[in-house]
Amino acid sequence: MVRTKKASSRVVSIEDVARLAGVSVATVSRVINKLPSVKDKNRSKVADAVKQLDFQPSILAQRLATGRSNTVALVVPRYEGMFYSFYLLELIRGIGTLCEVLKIDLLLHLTDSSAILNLRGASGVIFADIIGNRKQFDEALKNRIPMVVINHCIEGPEVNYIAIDNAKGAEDAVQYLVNLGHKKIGHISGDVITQAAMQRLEGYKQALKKNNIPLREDYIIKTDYSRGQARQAAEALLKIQDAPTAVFVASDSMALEVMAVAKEMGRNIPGDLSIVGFDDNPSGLYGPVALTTVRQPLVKMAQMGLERLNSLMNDKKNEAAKKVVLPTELIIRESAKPPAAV
Amino acid sequence: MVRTKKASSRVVSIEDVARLAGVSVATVSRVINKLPSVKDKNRSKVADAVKQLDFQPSILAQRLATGRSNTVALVVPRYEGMFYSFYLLELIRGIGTLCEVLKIDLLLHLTDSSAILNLRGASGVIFADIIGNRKQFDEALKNRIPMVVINHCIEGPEVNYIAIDNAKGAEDAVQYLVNLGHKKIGHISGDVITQAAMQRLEGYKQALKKNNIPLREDYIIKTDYSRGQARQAAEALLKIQDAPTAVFVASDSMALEVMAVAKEMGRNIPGDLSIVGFDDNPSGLYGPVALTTVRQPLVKMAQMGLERLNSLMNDKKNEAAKKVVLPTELIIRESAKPPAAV
DNA sequence: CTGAAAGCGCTAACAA
DNA sequence: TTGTTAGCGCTTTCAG
Repeated sequence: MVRTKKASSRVVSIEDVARLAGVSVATVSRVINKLPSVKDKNRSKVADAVKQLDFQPSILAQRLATGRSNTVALVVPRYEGMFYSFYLLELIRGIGTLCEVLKIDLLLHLTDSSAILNLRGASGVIFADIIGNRKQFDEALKNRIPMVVINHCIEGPEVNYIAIDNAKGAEDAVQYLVNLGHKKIGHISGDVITQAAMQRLEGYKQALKKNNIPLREDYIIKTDYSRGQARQAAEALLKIQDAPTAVFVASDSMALEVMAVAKEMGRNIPGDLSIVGFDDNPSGLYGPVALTTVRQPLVKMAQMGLERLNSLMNDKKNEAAKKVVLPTELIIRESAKPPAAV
Repeated sequence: MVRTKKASSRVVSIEDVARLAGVSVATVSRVINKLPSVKDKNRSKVADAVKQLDFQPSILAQRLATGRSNTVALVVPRYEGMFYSFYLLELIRGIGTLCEVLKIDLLLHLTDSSAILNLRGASGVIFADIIGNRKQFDEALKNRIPMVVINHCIEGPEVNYIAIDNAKGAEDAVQYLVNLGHKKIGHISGDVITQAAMQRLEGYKQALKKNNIPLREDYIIKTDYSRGQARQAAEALLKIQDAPTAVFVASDSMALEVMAVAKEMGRNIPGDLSIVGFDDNPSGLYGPVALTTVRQPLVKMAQMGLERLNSLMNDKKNEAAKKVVLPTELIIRESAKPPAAV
């Protein structure tokens, strides 16, 4: 039997509008899609009917009919460090804000590596880093879903990414300390499962090398980006007999913790210990000693990623993949000065 | 003319699977939906075909056909304070994690008040607070979309909410300070456009009243939850001739800033100034003086909200709205002690 | 400029 | 158990 439409509890459909307006559904469709080829007379009849019935087109049906979903999925690896800070929220803020402007639906996936996500609902995917999301990444690649990776450089001719020049940023920071006269420079690194942390570490090493400063393993301490581990790292670093006179810290929130620890241990900032962070987190501004840091354009990166994805989704042109690396900027404030004369 | 299916560039559909497996589409549908009434023989034939073609059902079509979208929208007001902290990330973490478990798609909307969101794509909505989202809220209510509000208590028989007992939490905190012997207790409040901040302020006043401690307006400073304003507030408070010996601060991140300012101004914590925060932000643990604070169950609130919404979406039962207020817990650590003897 | 009708890919009656 | 087929609500030819 024909499935009778239960008149009750049914949402108004395009057909209802057509009937009330006295036109065909095709015309209604044309009006709601703003196609030019509709007589003003009809256009306004439809508009009235729409208003009267408070009609809202079914997004689902539109998507099925057009084959375009206008939805992008933001895939975020769910590892602890992700939640410590600034980074994720900035990303979400950047992408989320732009999505509203572009009328794109934003689907958020916090995945662990094992999750299988059916990406067929989305017309594009943004991977926020791809730690542990390699499988999902390969899947998207295989299915040729438009895709952009953020904050992670990846080989391959088909992969679009927008990343940040962490190595250069780190190198600049350390070079700045060297220029100030420091020779004993430590590094508190982030979680090296992230490429960003790895690259900052490399940048640090690179800068030392260029300046012929020997690398001391005991001057390098790896953390998970948490303030807890930053505290331990700072304590360890400052307890060294021949402690560093400066330290480059992989994130501002950790840098602030280091600053706190140093003060507790009786060190002056920047007199006894110079500190340079990374992020340009506004929190760094408020302390008694404003934090010198490396600004990375997180929101910009996120938004460029989305823009790139959007054009991938809309222009069928099969352009070559774009690989963008954004520059950082050293923000000089108060927490790094020349070392005390020996 | 019949639109011919372009054999090329088409994704495999249920029909392809049916053909290859030698069964009807209905049977394939039954298999992918795990209905019991399929012979093992056929089930495995279908399974093979699915594997061979790498078939993934179109979520869009499923949703259109069933009328269930299995998507919830999380609507977040886009005002600055929202991004300062802990709160939003915890919410997203809670909801996002549970969504993955429940196989629910999470749609994120960062809206400002003017945005019109077409909620017909989602089968349910969670409002994370409703500052400035009143319009969207009314819209959802009118359209009878299953809805839950988080962190904001609202009148009305149809509104489900999960909130936190901010007033009681604040009162407990202040009562604790009173019990320690403090009489001069200040309050640095959050952004009073949020109900939460408002209620904490009320709780503070209530506690003073109960203890017959006169209210001093100059002991109360309102902020936007940012560390910058917390700093100014702390400075102002400590400059008062007859400065408070204790202060209740509306968020931990602000409390940490207050602690820093106090130290800079030569005050001992908790000797000269006792501090109680709000949030139980892990950052509060790491300083030299662990922060006494009020723990609020953010993740739990988020997840209860989603669970409630989920049952609203699935059980057609028209139960009465649930209004839940979760208790807080005072976490006693090191930053509040009896005042120095006068 | 408009309308009829064939899809989009799936689900769920209903009949067999 | 299975297959047939009418929808789900919209878009988009194609013919008029």
